[in-house]
Amino acid sequence: MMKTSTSTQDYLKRIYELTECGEPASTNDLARELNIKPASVTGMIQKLATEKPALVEYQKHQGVTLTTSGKRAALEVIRHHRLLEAWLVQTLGYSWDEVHEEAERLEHAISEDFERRIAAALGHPTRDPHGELIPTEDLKMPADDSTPLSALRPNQSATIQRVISQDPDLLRHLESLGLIPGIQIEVTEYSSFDNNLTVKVGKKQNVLGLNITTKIFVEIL
Amino acid sequence: MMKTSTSTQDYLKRIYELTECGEPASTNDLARELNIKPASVTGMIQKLATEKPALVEYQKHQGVTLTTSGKRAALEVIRHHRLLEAWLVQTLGYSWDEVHEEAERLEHAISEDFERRIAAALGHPTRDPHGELIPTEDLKMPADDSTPLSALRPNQSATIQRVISQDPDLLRHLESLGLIPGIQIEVTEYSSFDNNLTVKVGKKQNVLGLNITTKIFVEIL
DNA sequence: AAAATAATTTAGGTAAGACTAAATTTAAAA
DNA sequence: TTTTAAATTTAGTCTTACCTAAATTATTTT
Repeated sequence: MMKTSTSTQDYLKRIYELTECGEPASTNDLARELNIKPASVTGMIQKLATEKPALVEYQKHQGVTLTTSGKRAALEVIRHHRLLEAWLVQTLGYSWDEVHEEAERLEHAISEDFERRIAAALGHPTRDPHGELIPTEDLKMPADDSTPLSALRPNQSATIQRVISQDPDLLRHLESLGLIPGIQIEVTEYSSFDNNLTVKVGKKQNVLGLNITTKIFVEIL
Repeated sequence: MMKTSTSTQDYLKRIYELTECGEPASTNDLARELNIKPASVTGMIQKLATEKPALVEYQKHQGVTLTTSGKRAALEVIRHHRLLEAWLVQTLGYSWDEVHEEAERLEHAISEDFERRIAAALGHPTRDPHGELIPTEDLKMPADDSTPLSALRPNQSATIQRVISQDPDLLRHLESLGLIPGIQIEVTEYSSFDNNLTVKVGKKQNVLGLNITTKIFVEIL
């Protein structure tokens, strides 16, 4: 174990997210996610790669991946973040479009004791308000078997599991359409030209573009 | 208004506490409170004194005091700290000897929105778990009319209002003696040799030294 | 009042972590 | 395959906030 700075934690978290697809994270992508210049990212990942227990694996021009230590540290931060989001929503009445920013700062400030207390107070939840899986106390990320809504076709029904967006405007929009985790939907139409899907939520039908359907993950029924 | 760094906030908070007695805060005292070398403190207060709106008033070798802006920033941090302590105790079951450390980190990370939410959730409390007054939302410190227990003499009764200590060991000790805010006590004996006071709490009598009696503030009945 | 001691400040240095500009490497297009 | 464009890295700065050692100013003792 080692003490990681706020910056380091942010880097590790973003690298985790960017490498979830299996590919190493590129300097540019990381820079964009962190709102930092690419040159600064290069410097930082070089440093992270040479820490006592290396936190990342890095080869020039080949992108960066997490080591076992790095992944553990990333999952710790992600667990903090998602537990905090759940806690803010449940105990302070935050809405799902408001929590991200607050959790983003608090995740670096809370103790392990605090983490345990809110986890217990919430009954050890497995998902945050967006439906994202919360890493377990021993820092394993539970398996996820969800499918992007964009992969569904007419006559398929599904339950919304998670929405991967931190954009408050999009989240409010989705909420206004009833597209929130736990809700059951049915795809009624598909357009191969623009990849729009028509989705029935309750009694209403909504036509959703790829920009939305790739961000909603569902469990097919 | 201006954005203050975590360090700046810590300096302002300590300066506030050290100048409550009316005297400017000395470099050395500040260094001790902040666990920082005196030379570093000199540098930092020089910087705080030359910020766009100056946060402190400073004359070489004369100690430092807060400006109006500095005091406002300090009260903001203190309000965060004390609200957080109350929040942690009331909603997460922290004990009064555990909250300080956690609040010390969180106070720099929470938003004004978070502050308002916990204040509302707690019913706008006026004191933290140690009985310390919480600055109001418009950043005024309420007047305090309490007296140090050390000033009482036999046959005086009083109600404990606040305990000024963050030392977990002392706090646990006081709690074990029943010496917590709200409790009524009576002084039964006084020794002019060592300034010990014998204090009746419930049915038990305890002999308390100056080290303790100067840290407990009471309202005389 | 001089000498000793304590407090404070100056000067110079370090580590994090960000930035710009310029150089280089890789990938894409002609 | 050469050229162009995009991504990445290097080199050199900057800021914040800390440190040590040395110099200075205050305070206390004698």
